[in-house]
Amino acid sequence: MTPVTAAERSDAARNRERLLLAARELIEHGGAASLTMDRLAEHAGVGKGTVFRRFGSRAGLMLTLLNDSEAAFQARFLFGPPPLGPGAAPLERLIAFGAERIAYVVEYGDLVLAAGNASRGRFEVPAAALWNRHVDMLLREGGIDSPEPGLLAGSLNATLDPERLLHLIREHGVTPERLTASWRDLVTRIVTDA
Amino acid sequence: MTPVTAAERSDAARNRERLLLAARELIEHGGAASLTMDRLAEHAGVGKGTVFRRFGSRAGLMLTLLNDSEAAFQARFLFGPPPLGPGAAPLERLIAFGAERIAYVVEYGDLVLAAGNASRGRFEVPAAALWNRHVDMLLREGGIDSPEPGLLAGSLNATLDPERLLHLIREHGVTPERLTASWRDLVTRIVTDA
DNA sequence: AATACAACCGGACTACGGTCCGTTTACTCT
DNA sequence: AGAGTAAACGGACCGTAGTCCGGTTGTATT
Repeated sequence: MTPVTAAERSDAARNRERLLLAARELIEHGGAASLTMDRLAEHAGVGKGTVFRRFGSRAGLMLTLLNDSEAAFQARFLFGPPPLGPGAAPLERLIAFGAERIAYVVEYGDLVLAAGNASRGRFEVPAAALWNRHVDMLLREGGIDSPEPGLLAGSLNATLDPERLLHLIREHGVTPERLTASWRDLVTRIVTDA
Repeated sequence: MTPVTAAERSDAARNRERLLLAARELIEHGGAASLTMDRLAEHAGVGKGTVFRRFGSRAGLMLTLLNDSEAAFQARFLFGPPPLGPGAAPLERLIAFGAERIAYVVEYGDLVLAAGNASRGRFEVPAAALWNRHVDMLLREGGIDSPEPGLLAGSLNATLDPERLLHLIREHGVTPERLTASWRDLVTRIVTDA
């Protein structure tokens, strides 16, 4: 039976697996920064053109690598147990959301950074739009009286920018705990206002 | 009379002037994106090495180009007339600060963007530290009761990230006025809380 | 004026991300 | 099985930021 969308050719599938495997190996070995597209191609035993056709760009590759954990994160705040998932009060969910994002950034640091350096900005990423809608929804549920909750949600998310968070942690010795506390402080002020 | 710090050699001074002039010309002609270090060197009639010794990096060059307007901005919020400068209520000054930053980003868009892509992040910039201290001070003056006003100030400044603002304006058609209103909304909620 | 030296100069060189296009290969249809 | 075709392949090629080092030049000293 022929699929509606053309099936992936077998050599393409094989090369994709090879590339992902090689990428994880290289990153495990020398960190995300050491992964260059040339090295990846060579290590995977494919041509460079193949790498770019598969992933579009270096950032696209990183995004693919993060896909699983990102999907898991999304599932947790969309469908998971409270306080992150539905069931808890909006403010509680907001606090948990930030705390989880911070933990996520800490865990996948370099990868997230490399994924952020996309050619066309780090705001086009579908995930970013989802986070915005989520925070937006929580704000509305929290009953805030803002002219533009969408923009406010975007501002709050900007606060969690990975590059900024990692900079504070790595260069200024700020602990993730303090960042989480600061996030709690921020969103609490906003939601408990009106 | 010999200066305390070694004086700049005359050829160095002459080349710096040439480079800044050439850079402004190139930008005027084709926008900041069209300014490559090779073209700049050629257009200024100097070697490429000279460009990098002078400015360190492309971002450093952009920073130098922005230096005057940045200094003017700083002077305005440090010493200028209210509501941006001293004399107005902290909340008023905070609102004005964001509004001016947004206007600044709109005016110097491409340049600010290019300056932000510094090798070691866009947070090391001395100006950023100054903005943080300024917002921090205004928050304290506003009498907020936060465990870490410094981190809160950093979060607020993250909200004004040029890349984000320009993305909203250029790709999503958000007007600077709406951004300003959103900033006012945000800081008002934070300051009028406690 | 000659000398010495530190600073500066220039452009060849490297590493990297990304593109292009002629060639090869897996699937499909008869 | 054999032919036809669209897709995938690979690596030469390009533009760019940034580095390096042998040669040059301005400046202070005597």
